[in-house]
Amino acid sequence: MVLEELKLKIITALKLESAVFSYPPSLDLGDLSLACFDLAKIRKINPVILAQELSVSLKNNLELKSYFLDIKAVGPYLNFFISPEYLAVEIVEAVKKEKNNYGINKIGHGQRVMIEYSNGNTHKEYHVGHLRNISYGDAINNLLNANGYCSVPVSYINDFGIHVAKTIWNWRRDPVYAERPEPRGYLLGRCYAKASKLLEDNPDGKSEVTAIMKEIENRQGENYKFWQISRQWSIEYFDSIYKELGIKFKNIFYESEAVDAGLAIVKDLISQGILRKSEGAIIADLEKYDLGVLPVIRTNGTALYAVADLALASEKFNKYNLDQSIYVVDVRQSLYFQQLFKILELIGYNKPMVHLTYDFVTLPDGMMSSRTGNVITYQELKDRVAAKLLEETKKRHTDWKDKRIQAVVNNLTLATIKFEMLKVSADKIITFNIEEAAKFDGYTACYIQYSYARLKSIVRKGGLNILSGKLDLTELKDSKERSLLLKIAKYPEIVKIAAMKYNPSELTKYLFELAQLSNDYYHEVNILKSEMKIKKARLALIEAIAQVLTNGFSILGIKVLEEM
RNA sequence: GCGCUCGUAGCUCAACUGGAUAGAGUACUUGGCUUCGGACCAAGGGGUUGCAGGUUCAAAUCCUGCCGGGCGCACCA
Repeated sequence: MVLEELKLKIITALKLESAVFSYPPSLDLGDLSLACFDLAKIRKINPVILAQELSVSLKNNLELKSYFLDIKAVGPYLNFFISPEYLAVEIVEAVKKEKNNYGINKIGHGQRVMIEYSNGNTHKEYHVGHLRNISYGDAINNLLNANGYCSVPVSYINDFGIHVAKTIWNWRRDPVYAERPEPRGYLLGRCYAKASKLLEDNPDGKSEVTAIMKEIENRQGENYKFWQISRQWSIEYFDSIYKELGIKFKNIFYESEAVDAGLAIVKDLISQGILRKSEGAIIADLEKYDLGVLPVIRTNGTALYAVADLALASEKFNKYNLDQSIYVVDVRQSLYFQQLFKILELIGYNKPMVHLTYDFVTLPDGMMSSRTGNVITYQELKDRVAAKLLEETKKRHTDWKDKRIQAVVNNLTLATIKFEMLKVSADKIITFNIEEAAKFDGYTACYIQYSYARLKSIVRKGGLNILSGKLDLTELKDSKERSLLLKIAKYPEIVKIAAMKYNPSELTKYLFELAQLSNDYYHEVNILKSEMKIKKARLALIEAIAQVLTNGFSILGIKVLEEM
């Protein structure tokens, strides 16, 4: 919050209520900048002249003198050069003191926010689309916590749709699945993909599937029993994925447990006139809100997706005392969520509800869908990325034992996948090119991990005991050190912006830039061979960089590696 | 047809939501290991921000109209 304090001091000196600061395009121009356009408009003078006048008056301000080396007007901009000594001491000390808490703030005031993500379906594959969802959702969850919100991460699993009946139909007619060695939850996904293909142009199969679905909905018979067993396989499989990814949900909701309550709500809403019968089905007519029509109950009397969602929403609000509810779901369901939120609003839920959208993940050769069989599962993606990394890691460490190599590869694989999913803003389609992603050059998780590992290597060699005793941070005078200090100072702001914009890519970009600066510094300036006084200060700076990388990665759900 | 969304360097993406010379990565060309880990660093070329108008001190960003891609619009989720 060092920069925040400095900005406040400027605002006070100028006798303003608030002001929007920016950063000059080059450090030669200054460290911090105030554009004078708005202020000039209010005072009805030329912004260039205003900047000039303000620079003169601020330069004479005694209070500011100890914080700023210089204050210059450059055209309509008022540019501030922060005192290097002040910056070095304040920043490094702050990181050292706050450690894992450096960068967090309290703007959320402990508001309770529920965030729903991952949302796999039992009896279906967990694919790269889910991976984007869970990486994004978890990063937002961490960002909310870092900004002082009390977030409640949950997942909602659909275990009761027609897809379930399709999978069961195929599983029971083809013995091959029960014989395979892979986890059963994974096999159910393969079985579903096959079933979809087999059911195309297959009216007999379709009617068998309908019969199975009826049994499950009525909760009796052999297919229902098998549903209970196989559902558990999927749930266990999802749990293993969450564990692997290091993600913990406070609760997991299931459609099968929400349907009955949903039907009761539907009944109620019909009597309130919010829902009505039309063409044999039950619908919400939202034409007057420009939201079209949402079917809720089919002509044959069975429930559609919205029924469970209504029950789920009321359970969320009633049981968890929420201030806000966030759904992380594919952009293709935007209209649906507008409709759902409108119905909930009509019922009387007036707390903010947000549909956080993201676009889908495709392959270079076309659309992803389980129907066309062009789907890449989580497992497949992970294996292919890991294979590339294993090759590379083995090459570099011929003396390492398999177990050690495997541990590094596991970390880098998950880091790479999450980072790739987060570095592109959510409204862009990700074309997942495994060859490209597996190269690990440039803007990647591996680059940052590598930078971190090298910094830590220096610290290990530099001698931990050096850091005890007197430390004079004003020795950090190099221009690259200045850039690094300023970058570290900006971290808390990035954490805030990324959360406000629901955009973790702000953070991935920042961490990459910090790693770049640190690599540049590493090549230009020798730390261990410098004079003792300076060495101490530099080691302290390096520790601070490593700490920020650790904190940022942790928000992205990635663990740093001490060696790789 | 209506609605939403995207279009920026060969390719993949940024640009603090209207501000300073539109920036990174990758690919390509060139240079750097007796130096703290070369999965690294440095330098170079590469742009009419899809097109045409408009708004103003200032537009990749806002408004209008086109063009092109994607998605969604009653019983899938």
